Amino acid sequence: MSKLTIQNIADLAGVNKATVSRVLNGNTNISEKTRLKIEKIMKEHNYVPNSIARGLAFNKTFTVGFCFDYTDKKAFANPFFYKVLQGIEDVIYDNEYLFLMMSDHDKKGGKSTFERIVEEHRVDGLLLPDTLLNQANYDLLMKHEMPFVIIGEHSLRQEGVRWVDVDNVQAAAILTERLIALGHRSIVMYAGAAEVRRDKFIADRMEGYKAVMEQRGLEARIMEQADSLGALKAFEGGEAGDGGQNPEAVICCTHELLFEMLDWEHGNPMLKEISLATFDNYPMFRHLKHPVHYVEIDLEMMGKQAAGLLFSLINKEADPAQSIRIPTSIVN
Amino acid sequence: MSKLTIQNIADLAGVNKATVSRVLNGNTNISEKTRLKIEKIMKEHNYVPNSIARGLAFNKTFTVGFCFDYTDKKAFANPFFYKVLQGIEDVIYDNEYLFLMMSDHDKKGGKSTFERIVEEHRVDGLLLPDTLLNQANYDLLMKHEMPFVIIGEHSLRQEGVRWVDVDNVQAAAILTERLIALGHRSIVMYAGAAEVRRDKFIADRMEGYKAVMEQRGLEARIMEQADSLGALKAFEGGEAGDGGQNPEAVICCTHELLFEMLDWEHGNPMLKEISLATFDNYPMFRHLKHPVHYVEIDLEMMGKQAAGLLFSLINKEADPAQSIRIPTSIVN
DNA sequence: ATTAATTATGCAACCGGTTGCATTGAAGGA
DNA sequence: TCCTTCAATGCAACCGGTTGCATAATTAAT
Repeated sequence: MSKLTIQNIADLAGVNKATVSRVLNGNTNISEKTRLKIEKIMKEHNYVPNSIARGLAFNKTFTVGFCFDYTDKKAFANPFFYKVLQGIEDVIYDNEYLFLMMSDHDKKGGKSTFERIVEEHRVDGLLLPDTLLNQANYDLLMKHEMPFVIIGEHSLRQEGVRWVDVDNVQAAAILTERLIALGHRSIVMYAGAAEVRRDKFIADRMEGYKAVMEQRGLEARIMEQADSLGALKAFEGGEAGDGGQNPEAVICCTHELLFEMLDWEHGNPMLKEISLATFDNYPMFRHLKHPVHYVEIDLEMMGKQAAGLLFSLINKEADPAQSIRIPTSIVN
Repeated sequence: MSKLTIQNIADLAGVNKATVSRVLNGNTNISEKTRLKIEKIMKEHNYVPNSIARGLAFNKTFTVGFCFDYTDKKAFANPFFYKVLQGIEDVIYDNEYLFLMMSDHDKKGGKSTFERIVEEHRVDGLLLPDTLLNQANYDLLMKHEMPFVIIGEHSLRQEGVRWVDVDNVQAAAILTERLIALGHRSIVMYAGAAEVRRDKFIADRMEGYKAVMEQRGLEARIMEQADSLGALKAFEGGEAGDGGQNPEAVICCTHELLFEMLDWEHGNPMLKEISLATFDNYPMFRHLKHPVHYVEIDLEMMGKQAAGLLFSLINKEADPAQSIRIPTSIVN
């Protein structure tokens, strides 16, 4: 009973299945009478065309994918990430597409999920975090002419690489301005270990911070110790601040670094005198022992923009946007 | 170049495409020689069969879906939820399936996402939160013979309804035992507003709490005010505790309720003397102004069990498990 | 060496839609 | 009235696979 095909409908209406197909796709060369009859029958029998067959004929899947690193701490392990997904999902729904989500399990013997998705043409377009776009994946995407948009700025400036990201330079600048407005002059940035600082978004935050400090005639100081424990130790000794003094404020580049600070605070009550600031907005910040300043990053907007850009690529719109930068605003 | 079909491979190997298909599907009736030749050619040309065409022929999608309420605070808005998804994803990957995720946008004019997924047969099986299984959706699933598993215990005890959930009775019991072991005797449960308390998991937590209290000869007291503000007010006045006294510990049924408590704390420093406990483990708990006791809920396991159960339904295994309850353990 | 049994492969239909082209039928023009 | 034009519909091929059945090729048995 649930296996109604287009042929069944055609038989019931006494027409050829091609005619039914034309009704389904809004073809205009159909007489009013026939169309109404077919529509009535379809409705009566609650007919829904098989999406697989449709996909085969159209050579499309009407599905957009999101593939992320299985181990990517920035994606799912990030408690804010669902907001990006919400934004993506909204746009996908408006376009009457579906959302296929997967993590890129590495190939144990076979193909990786990423390879399978692209090679099997399981989606019409792909969203992926910057961490996932290496040269091999890029080549695969291009070979299969698969439209894609990167979530997070990518340093690979090759043809066809489009990304959507927060304006981290601006965010850091806003945050620094805010701390200055609060009367602070000795402001330090805690950027984490060396390998972390190679990330583009960290570099951008450092840049934004430095620019404002310089412009205001203040000394920019970035904690550059090899590992974070070392950083905290130096901080404890006063080396990170002005002339051996503790700084008045510390900007933590990630919430993990902020938590390190807070952990460390347990044994160093004097830290309570220092203003802390960071770039994410946990709803729980206001319950922290230590008040935190932060900028609001509109992740939902980021998802929306990324999905919107992807659709303009899928639909081969005349003039698709290039990469997009989302502005931020101060909240607290 | 990237549009290699089975026919191309057959031509290159000088065989019929049926033979290639048999090699693809591991059919044994193929001579060693022919198989090796075809496999070599497939590898050389990096041929990957079109999954859509395959799906049409098999009448399968090799995809499992997860559909959740768009507005469901318990799903995506829940910062723990990604762990469930991780668990699901792992099992799906092991089964060489794909994971289709969507929120159930309500029908504006057309069908809801849920209806589309089921009617178009876009997935071979569906996972969904208990909130999404109303009678209409149940009927639709049964009509289309779509296997499904509910995430979260469902009160609808109809045929074919299987769910996976945490053992909330046990979790509350463990938590209560813990507080008693800490020396507390006056322990109150904060269960939130009436409409919240109608949720099965809240009722279970109340039950587990009551059982232990009774068993230990202690008085179980549940804050039952119509709204949470009222509850806090009464609490403030001492009504919720023993004989007008403040309780020694409060078990908050959700993290939202815990946050309400913490918010309220600002104006009521005496709350600091009271132990707080709840059922979720934010990694950030340890940074809270107020220490919190909690049980560890293995959400990843929950996702794994749910997906595993779904696959045994999809594969029509002889004796699929009924609903599954995941045990919990105390952490702090 | 001949026939029977078995294995390997080809043929063609099928999954459920879409679409270019041919055909029918009705309306318009001379 | 006959011919042209165009809208409405049918026919059949196609999308890229799978599979039952028939046939060819090989092996085993007599």
